[in-house]
Amino acid sequence: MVLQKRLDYGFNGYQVPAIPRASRSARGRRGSFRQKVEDKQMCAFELLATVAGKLLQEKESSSDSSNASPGRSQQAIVKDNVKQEQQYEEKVFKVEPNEQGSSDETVLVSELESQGHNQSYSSKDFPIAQNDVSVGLSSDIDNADQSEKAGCAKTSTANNRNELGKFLKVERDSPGYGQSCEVRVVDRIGRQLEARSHKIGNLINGTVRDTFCSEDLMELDNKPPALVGSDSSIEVPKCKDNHIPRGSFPGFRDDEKVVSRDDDENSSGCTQPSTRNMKAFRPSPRLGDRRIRKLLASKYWKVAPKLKDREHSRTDMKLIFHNRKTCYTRQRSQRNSPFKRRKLFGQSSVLTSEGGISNVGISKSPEKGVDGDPAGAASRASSSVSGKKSSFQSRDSHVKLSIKSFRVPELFIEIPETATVGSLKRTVMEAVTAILGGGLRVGVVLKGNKVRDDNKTLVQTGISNDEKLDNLGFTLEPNPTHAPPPMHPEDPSFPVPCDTPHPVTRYPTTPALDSGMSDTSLYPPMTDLGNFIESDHDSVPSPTDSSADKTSQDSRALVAIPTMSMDALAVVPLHRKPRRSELVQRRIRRPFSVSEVEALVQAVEKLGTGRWRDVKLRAFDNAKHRTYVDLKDKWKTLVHTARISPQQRRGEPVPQELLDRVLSAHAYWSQQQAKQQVKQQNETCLLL
DNA sequence: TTTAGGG
DNA sequence: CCCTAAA
Repeated sequence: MVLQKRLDYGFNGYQVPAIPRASRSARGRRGSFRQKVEDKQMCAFELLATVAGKLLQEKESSSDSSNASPGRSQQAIVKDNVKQEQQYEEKVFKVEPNEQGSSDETVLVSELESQGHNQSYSSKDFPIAQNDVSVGLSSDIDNADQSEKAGCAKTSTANNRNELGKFLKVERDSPGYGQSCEVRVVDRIGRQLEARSHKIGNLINGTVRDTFCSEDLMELDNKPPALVGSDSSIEVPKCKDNHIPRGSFPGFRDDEKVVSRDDDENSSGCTQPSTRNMKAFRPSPRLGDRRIRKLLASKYWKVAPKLKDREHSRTDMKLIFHNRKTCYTRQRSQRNSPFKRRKLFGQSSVLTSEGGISNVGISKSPEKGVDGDPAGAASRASSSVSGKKSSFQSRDSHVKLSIKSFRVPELFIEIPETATVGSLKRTVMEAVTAILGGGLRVGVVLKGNKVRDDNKTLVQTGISNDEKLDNLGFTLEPNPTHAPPPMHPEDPSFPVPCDTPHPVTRYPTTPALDSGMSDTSLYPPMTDLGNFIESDHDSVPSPTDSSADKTSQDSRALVAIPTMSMDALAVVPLHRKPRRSELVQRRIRRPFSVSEVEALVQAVEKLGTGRWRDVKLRAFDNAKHRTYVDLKDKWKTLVHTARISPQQRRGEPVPQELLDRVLSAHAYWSQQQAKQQVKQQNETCLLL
C-alpha cells in the first residue's frame, strides 16, 4: 500500500525542472555540470531562504517586542512566530530544532545525517536552515531602514551569526536591455559591499538565481549551438590503427568520410517537437528506485488543514495521506515488462503543474498581493503574512519593494507505507530540492499584466510609482534553459499518476495562463532543431533559448538575495552520500537517431564488434552522452531489431538498408571472432 | 577502464 | 539504460 502525502509549503505554483544528476563520474566529464547544477540548487534554496528570512524578520518586527529580547533563543522566537500564525510557518521549510537538540543550527540537514550520511551539516552549509533560525536575530535591524532596503535578509553563519546579509539594489534609472545596470550589494546601513555591473538581460540570472550561476547560464543561454558539423573529421586514435589488422568488414566503405557525430542535438533536437515547451517541464525520470512519486499539482491546492497539535504545527510540511495502493502494485507488477516498464521511468518524478508560476506577494499593505492564480485561498493565506507596514518612500530615486512571500506548489509524494521516516524525510528533501534545483527566474507582474519589456525602466513601467506598487507582483518561473526536456507528446512513458483523484497531466497549460497572465514566450520555441548542440553535460538538450531576451529576464528587479558562502553552498549536495538507489537518477533516455545509427553501423563495419571504445572514439567522440557501453547496447538492440519483423519494431524506424548492414557486419565480425578463437585455441594446444 | 552479457 | 563480473 502506498500513501500519498500532500505537502503544502505554503508556496504555490512555480515549476521547477528536475535536477539532472550525473550518475557516475566515470560517465564522462559531468563533474563540472553537476557542480553547476547543484550550485543552482543552492541558488534556489538561497532564494527561499531569503524569503523565509525576510518574512521572519518582518514577522518579528511586527510582533511584540518580547520576541526580540536578546536573551531568548532564536529557536524560541521562531517557534513563537509559528505558533502565533499558522500562515507564517508556511514560509519556512522547517523551524524546529533537530532532534539531537543540538542548538538551532541544524534543521533539515539533520535529517540527512540521521540517515547514514556521515557528513555533518551546519546551518552554515545549509542556507535554509540557517535562515530559518537565524532571522530571530533580526530584531537588531532597524526596521525602517530595513524596509527601505527591501530585502535585506539577514544571514548568519556558524561563525558569525550577526553578519548581515547583503542584498541587491537596482538603480532606478537602469539602462535598457543589454546595457549594464548597476547592482549594488550593500549592508543594512547602506555601505556598499560589492558593486558590479550586470547586463540587464542577465540580471536575474545574476541575482535571483544567484550571482554564481550567471556564468553557467550565459554559457547555456548564449552559447550558439555548437556546430559539430559533419565536416569535423575525427582523428582516429593513434596507435590504435595497428589494432586493426583484422581488416575491415568488406562492406565497409572506407572512403566515406568519417565524421564526428555529435548527435546530441540530433537525438534531442530532432526528436523533440517544438511543442515540448508547451508542456510545462518534464520531470526527472526517476528520483531513485523507490516507488515514490512526487508531483506538484496545483489542482490539489488546498489550504492545508491547520494542525492543532503544536508539534505538528511547528513543521510547515503538512502531510495528507491517501491510499495509493493501486499505483504501487501496478508499478511493481509491471516492472518486468519492458514495454510497460517504460511507464515507470517517470513514476517517481516530481511533477509540476501548469500552475507553475507562483505569485510573489509583494505589497505595501499586508492584504494586497498580486494573486492571479487559482489557488487564491492558499495564496492569500501565505501572502497575508505581513508584519509592519513597509515604507516605500522613494528616497534617492530608488524603488523599495518588500516581497512578502513566495509560494510553493503543493507537493505530492507517494511512498510505501513500509518506508522509514527517514526515507520520507529524504524524499521530501529530494522533492524540494528537485523543485528548487532546476533553476528559477523571476517575472514581474504589474496590475495583472506581465511586464515583458526588459528595456523599460522602472519609472517607465510605473514600478516606481508608489500606487502601482500595490499591483506589483513577482513570479517564480521555471527557467526553460534548465528545464529537462519534456517527453514526446506521444510518449507513453510520460509519468502519469495512476489513480489520483484528478488528472494530473495537465501539462499543456502554461503556468502563466493559469495565473491569469499569458506568457506565450515563457517557453521559447525550439530554435533550429537541426543545430548541433554541444553537450558535455548530462543535461537534457535545452532549447537554445534564443528568445530568452524578453520573458526570461523579465524582472531584473529588486529581488533580494542572501549572501551565502559559495563554498558552503557547494558543499551540501556533494557531501550527500550518494545512495545510488535513491539519489542517482537514471540517465535520461535519448533514443538514437538515424544518423547516429548510421555512424554506429559504419564504425562497426570498420572496427568490428568488441572494440566499443574505438567505436566511440571514432564515431561518437563528440557525443558525450554516448558511452561505449551505450554503443555496445545499441548495437545489440540493432541486431535484434534487424532480426525482428518491421511490425514489431518500435521507435523511430531505422532504414532497412542500415539494418541490413547491421546484420551483415554482425555476421562478418562474429565469424571473425570465431576464427580468432579457433586460432587461439590452436596456439594454446600447440604450446601444451 | 573496457568488454561482455544479463537484467 | 543499468549493473557487474572479468579481464
